[in-house]
Amino acid sequence: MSERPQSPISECTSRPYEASRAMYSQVFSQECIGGASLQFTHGMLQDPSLIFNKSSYNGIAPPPPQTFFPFSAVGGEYRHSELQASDIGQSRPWYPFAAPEYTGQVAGSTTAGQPSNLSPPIAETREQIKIPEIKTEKDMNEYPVEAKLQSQFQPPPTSTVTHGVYYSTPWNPSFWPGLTHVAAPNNSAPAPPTPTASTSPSLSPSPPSSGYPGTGFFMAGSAQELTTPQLPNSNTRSSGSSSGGGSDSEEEENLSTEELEQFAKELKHKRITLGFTQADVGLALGNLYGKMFSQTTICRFEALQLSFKNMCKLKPLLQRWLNEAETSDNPQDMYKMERVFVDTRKRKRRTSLEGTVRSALESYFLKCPKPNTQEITHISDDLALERDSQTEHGSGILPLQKGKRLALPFDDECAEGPYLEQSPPMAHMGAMPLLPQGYPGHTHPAAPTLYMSSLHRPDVFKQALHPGLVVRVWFCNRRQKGKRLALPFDDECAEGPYLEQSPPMAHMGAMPLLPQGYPGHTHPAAPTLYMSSLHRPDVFKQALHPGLVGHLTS
DNA sequence: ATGCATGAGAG
DNA sequence: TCTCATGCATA
Repeated sequence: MSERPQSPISECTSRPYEASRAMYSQVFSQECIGGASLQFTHGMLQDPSLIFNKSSYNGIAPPPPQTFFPFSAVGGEYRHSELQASDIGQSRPWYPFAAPEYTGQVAGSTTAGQPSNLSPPIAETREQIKIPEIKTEKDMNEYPVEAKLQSQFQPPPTSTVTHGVYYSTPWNPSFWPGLTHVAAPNNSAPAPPTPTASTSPSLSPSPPSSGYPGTGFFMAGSAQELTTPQLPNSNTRSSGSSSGGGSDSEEEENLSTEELEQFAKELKHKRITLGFTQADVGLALGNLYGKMFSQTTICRFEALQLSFKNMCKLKPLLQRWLNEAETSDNPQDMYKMERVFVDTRKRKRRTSLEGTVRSALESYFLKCPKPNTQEITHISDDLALERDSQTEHGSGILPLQKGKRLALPFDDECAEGPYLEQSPPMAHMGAMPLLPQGYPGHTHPAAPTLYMSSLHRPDVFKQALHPGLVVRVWFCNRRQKGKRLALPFDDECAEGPYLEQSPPMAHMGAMPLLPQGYPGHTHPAAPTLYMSSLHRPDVFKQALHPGLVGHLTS
């Protein structure tokens, strides 16, 4: 709370670089688009064209630290080190609590019950595996942990739990009959693959056949090692056929955006051809390398929605999986595994923010992408989000309505700020326009409806203790999202046209783009970029439909 | 496919 | 407290 200056606005001002991140990408964000929430009627963002039009607006403020899959080369500082050390293998303890929990999406039916062959080639595992119980979580006030329990789960010692035992028995052969097969990554990336493994013997993601204890599997330390080491050498970049194994670790650094894009397409295409779902792939990685990934991650990888660094990190693993899948006689059987792990940790129920609230948040974001604690509090208060937790009690979903003064979100502090000088914050931001229905005066006409979790839960309490939590998280995610969309492809961006010093939005805080996602060698010293990849058709397309980029067939 | 959330690590 | 990686839950 204290880091930042008290005055929000001023602060924002002072942090111009960050300020504008949002717009660019955000504009495209779903919410905005669909909800028409963002209409810049006046003020800096009024004209959308500005945003989309490169000529008019160059300022997509790039994300400072890490670029999210900037497909282009914006050079920047990329943290290679991290890359290598990436935690691909890094396994984090999931839920500290021992209770086994079923984690949703990933395909995960119980092993036992599921024949390896069950899934038809292209069938979506998720459907198959979906467990009714999981659903419970949604509605209830409390987490039905039990519901999610997996029989297999082995409760680790409490103390140990922390270390991360994710899956109950990932490597248990019994679960995957076919694993043996898997075990030997074979061909393309035969034993050697694990090459690096040498480094991490213990961790090596050896196949289940190896009989790894579930726990061993996730040693954090090991995970790291896994990262690169494990990667088979497949220089797949060769592309088309990813079949080779390549030296990943090193390659990671050298991967070009084109290669990644190509690979992403290839992956998706082949994955589909082979009949695997994204969830299957994620699970398979767990089996093969000890590091499982969710459908979400695989999806984002295919859609190139991860940071460049992250893409590079995952690529080798996926490459290897692809090789395996392709060479396997019955890939489906082999890889269709279920996620058997437990995670008991309780997670706060997802808050559902009403459209108007989102719009308002968006407006705030445009104003100040990085509100300080106070600002967050204000926003939270203004939007009535702070009460999330407070109001709700075991009842489960409880729509909160609060008609609150909208005025002066940051006024106190921001009044003098660049943005808010004369008009109320929201007005300033064009809140009115953003809200189709408009906010009457200072009140929030449409009180945000929140569906929150019950307080009786610990996690909920946390929120109660931190009123601005929802808002803060929203901003964090917003920034992250902004980064993701900001630099889709940037071939051109690197040095060129986009570089500017004072982007139009500067006053709003256009941020210098410091792509960390780009391989340093490529763009060693990346100048500060203010770019908006959006002006490009392709980029735009991606922004709107990230998946399209890699879209092959889907 | 993506919104909201968690948690490690860094500053 | 932020960033970043990641994932649950949901649209």
